[in-house]
Amino acid sequence: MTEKKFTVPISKPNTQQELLRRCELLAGKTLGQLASELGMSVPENLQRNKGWVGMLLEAYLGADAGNQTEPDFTDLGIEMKTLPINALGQPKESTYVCTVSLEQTGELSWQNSWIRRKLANVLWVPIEADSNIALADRFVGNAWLWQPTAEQDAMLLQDWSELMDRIVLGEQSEITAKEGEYLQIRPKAANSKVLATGISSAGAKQKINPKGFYLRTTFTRQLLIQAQSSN
DNA sequence: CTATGATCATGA
DNA sequence: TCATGATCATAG
Repeated sequence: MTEKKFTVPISKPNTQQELLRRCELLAGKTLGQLASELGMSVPENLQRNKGWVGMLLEAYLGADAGNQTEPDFTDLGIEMKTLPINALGQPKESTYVCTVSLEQTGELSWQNSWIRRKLANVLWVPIEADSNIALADRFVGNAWLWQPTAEQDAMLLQDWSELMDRIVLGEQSEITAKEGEYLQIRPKAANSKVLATGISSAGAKQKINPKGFYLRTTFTRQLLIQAQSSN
């Protein structure tokens, strides 16, 4: 069977308004309903389909970037992120943003950084994620478009600067998830045995475990509150 | 391998 | 209980 598991029946939105209109259409629907509309089946659970919800929403909204190093909606410059919400109405998991570059030139600016560009314009889509609710019965909430406030940008810059200092010094392999108040660095790979070439503190090439940038829930929780209060 | 999409599962 | 470190699927 070479049946395509994933189809994209919806074309990409041409304007931001069109994208937001589609968000209104999916708010209040369950993941099961969305999957049904797309002709997709809902997996038993997410254990072996961890990115399923994100892929479903991207398909429904017409994201077109695939796995490129680009925002999901390339023309609009908008990145989509699902935000899993627990029973308390708060973000359940940290949010993966992007991979940490392994080799550094030492002259990176926050403004031009990969992570800053990814977070410049984000469409947050809250999704029920309480494990007591069957996957197909989980509701999609009201999505909103977010651009970092000067204050939020400064918060992220603070963490990023400290983390990048360590990376430039060749200490990337020593960074743990405990560092960073809002932005952290954690392993990001198929498994802990995956090795890539990085730079050691001695300046030599060294095999290290790939890592990625993640937003802590303490940060996304603030975004959620901000969005709810502006309704 | 690296990128995308993330959540799982266990130790503290 | 919950964050850290580990892991799963897929495309190129």
